[in-house]
Amino acid sequence: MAPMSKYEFNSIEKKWQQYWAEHNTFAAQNESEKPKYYVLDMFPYPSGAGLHVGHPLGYIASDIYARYKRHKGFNVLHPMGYDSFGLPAEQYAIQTGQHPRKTTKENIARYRQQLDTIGFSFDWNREVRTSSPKYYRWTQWIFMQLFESWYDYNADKARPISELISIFSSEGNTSVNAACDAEVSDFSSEEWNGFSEEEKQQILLQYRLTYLAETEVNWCPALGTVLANDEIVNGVSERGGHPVVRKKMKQWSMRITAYAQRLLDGLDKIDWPQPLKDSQTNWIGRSEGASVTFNVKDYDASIEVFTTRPDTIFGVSFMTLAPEHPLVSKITTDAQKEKIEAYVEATAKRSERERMADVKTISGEFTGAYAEHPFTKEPIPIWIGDYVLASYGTGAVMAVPAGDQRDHDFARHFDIPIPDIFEGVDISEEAYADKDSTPLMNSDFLNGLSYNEAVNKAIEALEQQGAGKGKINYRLRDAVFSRQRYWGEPFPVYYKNGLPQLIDAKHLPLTLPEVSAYLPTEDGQPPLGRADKWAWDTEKNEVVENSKIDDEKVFPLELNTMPGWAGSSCYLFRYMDPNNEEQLAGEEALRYWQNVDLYLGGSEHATGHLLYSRFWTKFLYDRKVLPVDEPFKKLINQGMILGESAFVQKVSAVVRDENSSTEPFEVFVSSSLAEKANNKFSKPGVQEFEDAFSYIQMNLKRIKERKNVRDINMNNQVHSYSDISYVINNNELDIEGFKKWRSEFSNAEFITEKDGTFKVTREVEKMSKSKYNVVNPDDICEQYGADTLRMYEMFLGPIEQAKPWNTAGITGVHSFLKKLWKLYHGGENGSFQVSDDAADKESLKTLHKTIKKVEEDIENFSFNTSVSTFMIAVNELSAQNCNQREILEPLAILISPYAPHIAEELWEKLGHNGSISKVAFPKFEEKHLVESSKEYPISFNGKMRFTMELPLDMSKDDIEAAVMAHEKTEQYLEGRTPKRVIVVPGKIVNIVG
RNA sequence: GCUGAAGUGGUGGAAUUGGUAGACACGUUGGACUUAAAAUCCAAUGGCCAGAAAUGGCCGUGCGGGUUCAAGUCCCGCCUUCAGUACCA
Repeated sequence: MAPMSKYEFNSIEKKWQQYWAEHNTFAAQNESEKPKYYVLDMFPYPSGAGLHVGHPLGYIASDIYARYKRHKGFNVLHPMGYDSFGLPAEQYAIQTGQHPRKTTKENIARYRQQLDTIGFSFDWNREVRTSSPKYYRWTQWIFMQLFESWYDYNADKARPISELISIFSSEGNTSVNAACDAEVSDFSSEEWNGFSEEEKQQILLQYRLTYLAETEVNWCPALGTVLANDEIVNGVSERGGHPVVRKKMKQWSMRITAYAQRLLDGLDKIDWPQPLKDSQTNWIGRSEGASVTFNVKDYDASIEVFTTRPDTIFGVSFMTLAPEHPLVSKITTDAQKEKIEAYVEATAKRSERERMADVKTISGEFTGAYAEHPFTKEPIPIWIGDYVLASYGTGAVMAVPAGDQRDHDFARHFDIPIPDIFEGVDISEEAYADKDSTPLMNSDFLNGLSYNEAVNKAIEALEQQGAGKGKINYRLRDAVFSRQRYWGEPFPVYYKNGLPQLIDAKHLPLTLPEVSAYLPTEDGQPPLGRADKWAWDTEKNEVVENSKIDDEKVFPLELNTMPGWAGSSCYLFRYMDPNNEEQLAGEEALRYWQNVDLYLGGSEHATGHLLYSRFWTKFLYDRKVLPVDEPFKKLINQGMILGESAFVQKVSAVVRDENSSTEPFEVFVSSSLAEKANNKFSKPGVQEFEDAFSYIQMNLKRIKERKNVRDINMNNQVHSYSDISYVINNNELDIEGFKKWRSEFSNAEFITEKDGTFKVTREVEKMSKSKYNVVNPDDICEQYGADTLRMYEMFLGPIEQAKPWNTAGITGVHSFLKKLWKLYHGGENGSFQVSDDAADKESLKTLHKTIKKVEEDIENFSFNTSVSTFMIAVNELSAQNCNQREILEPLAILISPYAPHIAEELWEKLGHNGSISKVAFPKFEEKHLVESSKEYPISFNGKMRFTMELPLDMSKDDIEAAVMAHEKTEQYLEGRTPKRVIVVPGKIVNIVG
């Protein structure tokens, strides 16, 4: 019996995955005649749950693009790695006592196996793991570079700290225009040289790009760590949703604010989605205005405010300080002290979240103190109020009730005068905040001026008085860089007399010590405080036991670790030269690969990873480590794939079961009945649930089973494949199955529909283990093959769009691949058969149409439409009985980025050695498309249409003649003379009379 | 509130950027093959109307206007949804 040739995806895929691994097919060369192209995915955090079908979406898209670029003659770098430091492994370690290193390693192994199953063309020789000392050595090294640098605004770049020291010793700091802490005071070179070494270090710390400072940080008590601003969402922690409070702590920070303007400017140079650019722009939050200084009357102090409306300075009728403002306690008069203290205390108690939720209530308190207006010298009452945020600007505002709604509300609430400063505007009810040409009045030298004129003139006058100057303010804050955690990069820092010192770079990496437990210590130290061997011996240059600390040669090491974004900020450069022991990456590799040409990942990193990564890249560019100042040239956000969850509705009131004294008796209602009952809720008497009738949604489980299926096509072989079944069948709950699964509800009552069924409710939400809506790619690969999974994920819709996963449609893509296979297997019993005859015109047309469309689609990242294009092509070629090599060879190449395994197999059967991935992309030839590409916009009445084939090279006159000669023309024109004839590319002719 | 994106059949989504709206796929219906099922193949499938049929007509891309020979696409005004962000002075 002749061997049956069926599309056996499982063995084909295994075979080629093995081939690629053995032959290192996708290894990128650091030296090449070819142009380079760098395609990168955001590397995953290897979680214990493994990959679900949503994760590979972006990887598949980038893999298609990478494979396409290889066909197009590029030397493609397409690496993958793991962002393997982080919270979940640590939480798991706390619960189980297992070392995070172990779980991380296991999770990575599982991820790798899952990734391999899908057939990605990653260059695994270049794998990077952030938790590997070989890698984090360079994270530590970059930290040290930041520590050893300061930001010079005059040169607008980072410079070595040694250059700052020499400036200080020759000129002092008065000529220095640097990014530094606010409270730096002026000193001369003589003073500098007279400072002790310790004093010098203290001062330098205020200039370093990473610095240790006592700052207000976001402390999350539940997680036991501080969080950066981007790790807080709606006042609670992004991870876990725990409350966050403000707390003063000594922490490492990154002076990212020095780069605010350059981070903003750089956005113009990169090809990123507009929403993502917008959120970075908003996050940086540049606003132009002026800083104005108000002297406090009868007290030696001044209040600096930032305002975007210096033009309204004559409308100031009070000032408001944030309750946390340091001056509050100093300037408050004795008479007001009690009230002010009570108010400050009350606001401190409220969490950030409460304050944000409650924006309607106006509250505040008068301090009893007055400031002096810089021009009129009038006294201005100083208030405190929680609508002023300590963390923005200077934590103080000059209140102009006429021009700002919040000031207006505050003034009305506390009966503070509202000076009228806009001509012809009624401000009795609300403030007038428009920046337009409305002339000012009651404003002395600004009278009659419009916004634009007045702003400039006001700033000029303020500068003359020395009471203020034009200023650009940014919302962006310096990023807190310490985390009180175990599973992260240790800082290469030890402390001498409380001052941080770097260990020498040549002794890196400083590896994470072993600890007895992964929790903070009893006295509130981070977990590294539990390490017995965590001190630095400056003579031996190695880590030694804590007991040897003598504060002369042996010093304590930093106990904090770096945050999650440390490792991900520069990993892209490490891929270029991952085994370099001397440098982050060799200069030649950096010069050759430059930066990432295409980056794929989710938009959730907009203000985190993507901003920090740009910051570090710019910094390393300044310090001449990198030849580029942007990490990612083009970025595409892939949308999330959502899962479809099923719910049952449970009545929340627990009714006692009369017959059982222990078990509560629970009632479930089907969704349609629930709706009915819900509608009747207002009327009492809905059966037994009169009060407290509401529902708790419960996610339903999918049960994975293996089924043995007799397959007649496969010679009655018994196949076993995994099948996903549910406690749900077609939206109907299997009540017995459900009771079995959740035994706690075994005696629950189910109120069913009239026909005895129990309908579930459906909802689309994020895939998550706890929601039982996760679809595992392994199952799909086993049942349909990786090529089907790859094509189906692309077919689901545009790459940027969020979309629910629906396994139902997958058969369409799968049967397409079977049809493709058949195209090459038209022989007896489905044996391989292609002919060497010349292809016919129709087939050539189909082929070239497909080449053109697929190439366009890939270039536009519209992968979903090219799957359709392939389907059409294969349908057409089947109908044409096409089996010519001339067609089938290029077709295999075309499809290989999408379905690489089947393409390799066909390529081999076509008699080629070596991987299809090395072959050039087929060239499109227009001559094969018999269609006019010319368009003659003559006219069209919308109804007269007929179709005729027109050769490509026809002249305008010929086309017109042909159209006029067509039998239908006369009929359409009904005796009228045509004004114009339109020939659309294709074959539609429109005529108008 | 502000910023951004988007509204097309029963469903996911196409539409060469102003030129046959609904490609392709799912689903549904009917048919072929089969003892049967699976698999496979074929046909129909936006709505309404006329016709035995081939076919023909009208309506149709969230709503209301406008530009144009021609609008899903461009302009003006609304409505809705999603995403991000928010006492930012």
